[in-house]
Amino acid sequence: MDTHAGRYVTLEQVANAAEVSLATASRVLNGGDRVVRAELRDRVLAAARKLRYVPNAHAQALAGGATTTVGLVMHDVSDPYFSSITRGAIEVATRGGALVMLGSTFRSPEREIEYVSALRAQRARAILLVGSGFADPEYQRAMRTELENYRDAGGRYAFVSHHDLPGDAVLPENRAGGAAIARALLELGHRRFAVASGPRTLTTVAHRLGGFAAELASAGIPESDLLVIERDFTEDGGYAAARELVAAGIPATALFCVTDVMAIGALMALREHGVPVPERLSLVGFDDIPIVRHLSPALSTVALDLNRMGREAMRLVLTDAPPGPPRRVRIPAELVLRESTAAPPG
Amino acid sequence: MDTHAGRYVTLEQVANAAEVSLATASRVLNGGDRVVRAELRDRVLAAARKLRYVPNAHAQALAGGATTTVGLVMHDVSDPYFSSITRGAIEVATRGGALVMLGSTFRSPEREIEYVSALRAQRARAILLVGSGFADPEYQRAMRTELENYRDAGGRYAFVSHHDLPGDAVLPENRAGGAAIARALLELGHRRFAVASGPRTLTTVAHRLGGFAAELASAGIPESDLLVIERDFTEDGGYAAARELVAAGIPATALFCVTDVMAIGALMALREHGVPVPERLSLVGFDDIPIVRHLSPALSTVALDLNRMGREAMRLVLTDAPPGPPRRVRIPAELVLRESTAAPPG
DNA sequence: CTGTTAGCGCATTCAA
DNA sequence: TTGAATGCGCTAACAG
Repeated sequence: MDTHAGRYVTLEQVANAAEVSLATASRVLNGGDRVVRAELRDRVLAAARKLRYVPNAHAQALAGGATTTVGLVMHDVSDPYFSSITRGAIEVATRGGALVMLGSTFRSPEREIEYVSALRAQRARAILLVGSGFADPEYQRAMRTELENYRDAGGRYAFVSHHDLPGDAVLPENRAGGAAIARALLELGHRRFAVASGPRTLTTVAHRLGGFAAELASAGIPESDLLVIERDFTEDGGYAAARELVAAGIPATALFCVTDVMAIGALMALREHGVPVPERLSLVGFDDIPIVRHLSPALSTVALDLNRMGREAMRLVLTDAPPGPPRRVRIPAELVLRESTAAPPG
Repeated sequence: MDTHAGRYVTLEQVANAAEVSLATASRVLNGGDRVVRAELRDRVLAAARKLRYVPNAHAQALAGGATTTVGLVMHDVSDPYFSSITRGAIEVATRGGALVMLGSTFRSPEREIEYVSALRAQRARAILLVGSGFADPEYQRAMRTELENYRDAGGRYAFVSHHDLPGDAVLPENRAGGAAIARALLELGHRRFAVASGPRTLTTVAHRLGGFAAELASAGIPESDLLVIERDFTEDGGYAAARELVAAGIPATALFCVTDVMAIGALMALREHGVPVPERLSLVGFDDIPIVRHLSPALSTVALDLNRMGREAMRLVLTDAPPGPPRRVRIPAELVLRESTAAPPG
């Protein structure tokens, strides 16, 4: 497939029609505030409009002009967590005159690296890596060199969530959020806990779970007493985890799901098995994606300003980096107690 | 901001390192299955790897090579309706080796046209316009010429949902879906209906509402008896519509919301005002976005295979167009009765 | 203020 | 099979 480039109207054609030089046409059409006499300017503008001229972004990029694309790489656009972040990112990108290229990796490390490479080929002005990275050392190494190359060539990038890689980042307070949940549950009187977890190799999972367990430990409940059920980081994973919990006779009075999406799956399984929430089992999620307030019972969770995360990340990357260590923008995690939590039965 | 192009490794550098000509390096690296002796081929490959060569997509495009970006323009990525479609589209784009550029217009006609123009500047291989167009004649005219220019230059485009513009399209059976809802409600015994509608200038709204009203009419209920409350095409819009319905004393036993997202807002308002669903008022949505089955009461709605819509649209546009009239892919609308509908009170 | 010119990195003729 | 040369459309010196 070709670019069918020849059939587009070129600057040169516009210049000819306006009877000015190529350079002049360039100045008025794509040159920002370059100085051109009003008369010529009008002629060029008229010709461009008449011919429906659209600049060739590739030629502009190649000739050393601006590149206006920024890349966004994430696990799954259709996950509300990511789509909310994406929305924020697009908002500020648009305001900054940038176009967003979106990659959905469906949690494949290879695909993530491929996307970064493709974005590099596009000479994207910046890349946002959204969602936690993978613990796999092979991935770490590959991604690190990919990003180093990109940065060495002048590209800017930032992370949303932890990546164990150097670079600016927007970091939700996962650990504190996990701890806050533990504290709230303890205060309600809970003593036996279960966790529906994603793969612990994901840093996000590790941090949320870590904060939760640490807080319990400091209240005298050892990590060994904690029933951690590890499943996919998805709604189905939450469903499976809850089923397993039920199968085990529900040896807990509270279930912490490391994401709202998992909590939704868990809630479905619990409902199917007739387990009353919160009467028999308190349920807590994490993220506060838009819909969970509409569930019933409305889900208790830890709120993250997802939109803001996207905005901040895009800002980080569209803005000049000050010298010094990588910048980090902390996103506060705020506990929101709704209907799915209560005192333990009995 | 510049492309920092000079700092990228170029094909020429690879060729020099491999001690072959530029042309040969091009052939092995980006030339598909061009014939090159194994020895030279290996030398080039080794040099490229060593130098971490990444082709410059802009240069490739400019030189007449392939353009691998496809554009996706929609109202709002964070709306589950669109993000589900997006996911499907990205899936097949990725399989086809294409990169997706995403534009979120937030329902601004101007922005939609700007995006198409930007995509044209990018020489995007194809453009998908997702979500219904605007009735505004000024917009229609502008978009039509924008698309004509794009197509004349060899670009391909398709619509998801109606646009009143010529071109291939993936069309959900909105009218039939609306009619199916009316039929089901009539069968349950309902006779007094309200609709929470988005702007009727949106063709999607017009069709869903039209199918609904026509079916009622053929059952002897004139359109003038139908209470249509027109608000934003959003959750807030649904909320506002339901509040108004409550303020009016709920002169109906069934409420049809033209989208699930609006139904979610409506449900929230009804809950706040203590209106039992479905006992006092039956509620029906449209789309079957993933979450509505988790609401309580679980929402009755019309299911559309959103993912498939995205996939089909991308396929339409990545595939060679057969001669003849525009292609249309019909997406069946299937009524799903869940808990939010019941016989009218009394 | 305006026009001329030289590349940007690559695919592709055309010769060899 | 390989190499040398041309041009894609545009921007950025540079000269006028």
